[in-house]
Amino acid sequence: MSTYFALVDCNNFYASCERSFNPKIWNSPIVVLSNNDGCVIARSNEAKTLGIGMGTPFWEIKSLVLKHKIQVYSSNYQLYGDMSSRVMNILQDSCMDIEVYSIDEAFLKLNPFKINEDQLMQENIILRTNILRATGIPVSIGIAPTKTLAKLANHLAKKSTQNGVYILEPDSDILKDIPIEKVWGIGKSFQRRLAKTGVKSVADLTKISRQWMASEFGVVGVRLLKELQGFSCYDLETPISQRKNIMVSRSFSKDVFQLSELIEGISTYATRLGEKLRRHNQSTGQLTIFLMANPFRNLRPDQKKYFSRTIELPLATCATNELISWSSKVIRFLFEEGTNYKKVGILAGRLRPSDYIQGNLFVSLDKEKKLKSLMKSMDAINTLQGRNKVYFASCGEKKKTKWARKEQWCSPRYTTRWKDILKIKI
DNA sequence: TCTGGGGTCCTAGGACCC
DNA sequence: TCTGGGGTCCTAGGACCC
Repeated sequence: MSTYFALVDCNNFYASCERSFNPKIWNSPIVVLSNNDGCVIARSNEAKTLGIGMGTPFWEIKSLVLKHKIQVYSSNYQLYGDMSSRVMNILQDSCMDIEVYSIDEAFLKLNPFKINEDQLMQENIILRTNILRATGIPVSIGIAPTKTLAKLANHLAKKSTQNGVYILEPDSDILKDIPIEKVWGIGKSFQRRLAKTGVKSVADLTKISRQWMASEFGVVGVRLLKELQGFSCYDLETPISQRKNIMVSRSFSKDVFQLSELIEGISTYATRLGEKLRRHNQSTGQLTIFLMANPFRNLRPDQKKYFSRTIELPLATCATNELISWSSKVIRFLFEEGTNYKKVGILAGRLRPSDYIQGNLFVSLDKEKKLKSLMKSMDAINTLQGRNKVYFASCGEKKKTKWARKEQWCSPRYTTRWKDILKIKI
């Protein structure tokens, strides 16, 4: 056998995490909501059967919730993050070459010399059983010669197997039955353009010429085609490759018209950004601030929906007060009277380790040292006493309620907070 | 009334350089 | 009046992902 990739994907991950600690809802339909309890971002199979789509606004399904006694949860990222690392640890024990691709999936690179197909199947069925027993999370495993095919194999494992494992070969007949939009890398726009030329199934797509793909879809298209034909273009990505950007952004629960409110918002997110940067021991040399108008309002045709500005910082920083001061300056610049703003965000680029900061002739480093110790104290207090115990005044007085996210139906932090630990009555 | 957040990669086009 | 060719670097915006 040549090299094979396996994609291990947790089924309905957030819903499965909720279920894992709560036997009462093992057979109930479950939905998990996005930030601010805005829309559905995870569904159990029972909820999918009821026709609830990914991303459906919550208010659209309120009557369904009552009718079918759907269990509703706000997202509990502490719980999901911890459950994720438990699953990933088990995978790491079983395979040296692993790429944790997202909170609920990982690619494994399988040893090419070891085994035949039957053994491969058996080993992975066992892996799946182990994960289920140790965490309560059901997973599906797709195996194929390339990452893109492994993704497809995973889709097949979920859809059409009992044991949750599927091995897919590039010449398989089943590719005729898979629509192109199931392919990793083909979104709405690519799908529409391909459909126009009569390409509907994955098998259709694999027959297209590389030249045509190159002219229509560029290098991205060609790589996608090769991967589907069984020629690997994407290897595992190691964790050494650092993140390039860190972002904090939120939608408002109501439209915002006032500059002062936007400044409170951006100050709050700049505070979060500072905390994130310091947690990763990184500083940023470049900030992008963006504002978005409410896309669900009727905008004039000439009205812009997206406003952004990128600035270079004279000295890389992770200090909250500097992030606030730069970002409010930019917000003042971007603000236009009479626009319904719905979302604001701040993106930190040019990340670098905090202990390596390039000096600048015109900026004093002493100030930076003082700031560092101030931030250290603030973080210490807020970790010990709870978030927002101390904060900058520009975030606004009522910040605790106003900019904090809505989470009406959050389950306990079963695994990360002592007082939430599961109690069992005997 | 209520519509998520956080990422990556690629390309086109402009500014600038020799 | 004529006005090159080859680069790099940057940003905005579009596409995709979970």
